[in-house]
Amino acid sequence: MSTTSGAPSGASSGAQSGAPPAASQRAAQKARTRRALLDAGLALLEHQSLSSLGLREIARAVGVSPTAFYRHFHDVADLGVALVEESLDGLRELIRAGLAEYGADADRIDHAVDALAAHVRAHPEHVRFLVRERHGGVAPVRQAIGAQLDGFAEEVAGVLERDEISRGWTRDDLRMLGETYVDHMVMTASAFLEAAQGEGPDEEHVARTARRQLRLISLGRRHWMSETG
Amino acid sequence: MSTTSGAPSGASSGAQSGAPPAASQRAAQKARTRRALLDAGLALLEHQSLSSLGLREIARAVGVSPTAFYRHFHDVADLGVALVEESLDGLRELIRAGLAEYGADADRIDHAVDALAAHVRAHPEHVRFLVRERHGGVAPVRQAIGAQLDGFAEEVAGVLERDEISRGWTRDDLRMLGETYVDHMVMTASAFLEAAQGEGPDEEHVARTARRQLRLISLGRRHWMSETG
DNA sequence: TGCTTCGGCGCACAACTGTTAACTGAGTCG
DNA sequence: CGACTCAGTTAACAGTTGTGCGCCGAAGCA
Repeated sequence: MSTTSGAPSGASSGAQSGAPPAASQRAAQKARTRRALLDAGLALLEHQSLSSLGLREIARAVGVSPTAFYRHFHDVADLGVALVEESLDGLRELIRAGLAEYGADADRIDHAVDALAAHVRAHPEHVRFLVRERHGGVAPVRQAIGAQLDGFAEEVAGVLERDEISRGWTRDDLRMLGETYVDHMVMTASAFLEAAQGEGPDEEHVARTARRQLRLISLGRRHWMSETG
Repeated sequence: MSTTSGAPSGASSGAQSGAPPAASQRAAQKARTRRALLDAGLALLEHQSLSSLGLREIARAVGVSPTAFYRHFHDVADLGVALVEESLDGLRELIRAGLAEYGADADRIDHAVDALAAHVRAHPEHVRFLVRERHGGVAPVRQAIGAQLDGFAEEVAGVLERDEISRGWTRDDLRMLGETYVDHMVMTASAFLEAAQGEGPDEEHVARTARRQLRLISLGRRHWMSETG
């Protein structure tokens, strides 16, 4: 209901386990085309933004007729929000795995920055899409990304709460700190991306700057109460 | 050469003083049309991004024939970079005026955030344009904004250098701090913008968060050397 | 005065866009 | 097996786009 018109309403075998295991071989083909559309769209978004991406353009890249597009998405914007979920799944995993340690110590900072750099290197198109459309011209996509990043901030705040340093912090202050970290992550991811394609400074410089910025924030975090309480 | 084809090569009266004072009355009309194109373009960019903005669309909004557009700009992208200069002039002024005090003390932080909020309230379209196209699909515009923001960071670093707290700071570290401030300014401006149009939290909440984030950075700044030296 | 400059216009062109409609044929199910 | 579902097709529609060509007429200049 949220993404496509005719969701693959599980008819035959009880498709309950996580990923689509086999499905009806018909739905499998449908899923394949859908994937192709998503991939083609993402690829085409390297040199333009979503609001200029045409329905026919995507269909042509996949090798299907324009009308076939409607079997999967109402809009190009609809395809966009589907890409949001997909693109952020990777980052969410990265946050949950290595960002419980996105806290204070130098080693953890180093590890977090490296993990982010690796992620950007592995999925450049996804990161580019998120950064570009976060403030882009398509409202639904923009709001979807915003909401997800908001969730990230909340999640990070929750993790930070379980830290000894956070003793006495307001829930509100923790939330503020979480937003700071998330914003910094996005900015850094964008910088890594630019580095990867020759624009701006090289990757090592970006990593250096990111590390020092995180150290700066950590320092402020450690001395927060002394001036506020 | 940088922006338009036929620059108004000063023929008649010595038009040397800053702004266009009178010009040849012909060039005046040309300038008026040019302004109209820029304004119309900026207005149209509220609900889309530059890479989807059409040449005819702008001309139609102004009430001019499409071919007239070429007398002023080669491309829509060309108009875009012109908008960059214009949009950033306002911010540059704001930085030089009130951001020499974008430093440490609570009063200065309050003032800086208020000034930024006022600027966003006064020029929403400019801010929206910058935030949206900073990572947008049009390379020349993206790079122009990036370069200008880079200049801002350098400038801020220069101001911070003249601060007593910065005694012993590496030039590199100051640059890092300047980038942090500029990034934060952009993020905050974007948040103010969203607040102004109903998306996201209200303006006062954004201001509160921004102030606390700046205080956090200031704290980290004050204790920087103790862990690094 | 007459000549030149040039911002803006109308027109035409080929290419492209989103969307509708009726149709095909392989996969699915009772 | 026969009925049905439905992902994908072709054809056509009314608009739209960027761009080139030749023209006009007011402003500028000698």
